[in-house]
Amino acid sequence: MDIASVEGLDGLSIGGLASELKLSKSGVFAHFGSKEELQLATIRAARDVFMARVVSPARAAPPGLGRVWALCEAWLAYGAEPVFPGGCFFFATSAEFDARPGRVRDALAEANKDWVLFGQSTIDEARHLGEISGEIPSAQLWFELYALARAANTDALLHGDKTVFERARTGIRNRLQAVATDPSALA
Amino acid sequence: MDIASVEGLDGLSIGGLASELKLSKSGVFAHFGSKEELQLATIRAARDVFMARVVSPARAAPPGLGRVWALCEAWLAYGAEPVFPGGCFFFATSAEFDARPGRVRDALAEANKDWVLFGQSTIDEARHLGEISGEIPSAQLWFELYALARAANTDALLHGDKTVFERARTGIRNRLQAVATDPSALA
DNA sequence: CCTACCGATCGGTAGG
DNA sequence: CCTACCGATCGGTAGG
Repeated sequence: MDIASVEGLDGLSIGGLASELKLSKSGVFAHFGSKEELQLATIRAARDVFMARVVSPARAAPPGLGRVWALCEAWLAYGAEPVFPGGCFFFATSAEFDARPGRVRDALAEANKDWVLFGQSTIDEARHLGEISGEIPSAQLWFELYALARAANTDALLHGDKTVFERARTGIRNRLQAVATDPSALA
Repeated sequence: MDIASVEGLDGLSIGGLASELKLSKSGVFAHFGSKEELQLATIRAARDVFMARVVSPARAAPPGLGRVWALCEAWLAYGAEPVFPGGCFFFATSAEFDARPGRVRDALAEANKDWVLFGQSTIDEARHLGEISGEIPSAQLWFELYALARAANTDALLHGDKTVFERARTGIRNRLQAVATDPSALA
């Protein structure tokens, strides 16, 4: 996961992995069966990390606007920490494979879909609890919030400037306050 | 540029390029001198395309909120068309190199910086013309607008769904109307 | 611009 | 899990 976040899932070579693990190349190869299976296994492992670092902390917060906010905060912390040396694993690898059809892209697309649906569901909860007013669709609002978080990830890496995470946080807070029935809840 | 937008600047190989151009590998090599120089030349060429497709059309619009809007529209059209088969050239290659120090990353960071400063300058113009109210810094507002456009680029490619560009357009329009002194100007 | 070549590395296989 | 090997491809060079 660390290698792939920096060098990409194609840059993750079986031989390179073997020498880092002090195993033979064919020994590592036998564990996966093909490079594509290694890539898919890496994606599965990264989903587990993402669940533990981002989704689970947000689920610990009570449903409502606070959980939406907790989810965004957890994502920003995950991007800024950084959990992976190349920033968000899914950002790096999705940009690599988004125009290359195959099982790797399909796995990344499915992971992204699950994430987006979870984000939307936290917004739906907040709406049903009466904490969000206005007619903006949950899909639209989540797209906007997640867009700000992702933008901070690249900008921070490309310019070596972590302050952009604060910029994303500001944008997300402003956006949520604009739709909140009680804006002071996010102050 | 087309190859790099899909396979990345590392996936752009001298031998592959030679066979596509029906030249010898060393013939292509001699034109650039190194793979890194090929990558840098590709970035320079992509900057020219980006200028012609995105920046120049926006400059044709009169300064003010209309130019900010025209710039966002031009970017969305550039991403959706698509000008490159792998979506925005700079999105794909910046995600590839953002965690890999060197001249390639430096060139991409500089291109991004120029782009961000130009975007901010269109917002400054609109503010000085009295078309933007409120105290939001230009850097913050441009970060938010550009974040929405970039998010649409990946989502469209990853899920083969171009409707996300409309989602980005909606988000950008809403954001600009929220700060416009005359919101009807963007209706 | 070319042919011919270099050492290194790639994913993958044979056989144990 | 290993050694030893395969053909293909990589960036780059020698020499013209």
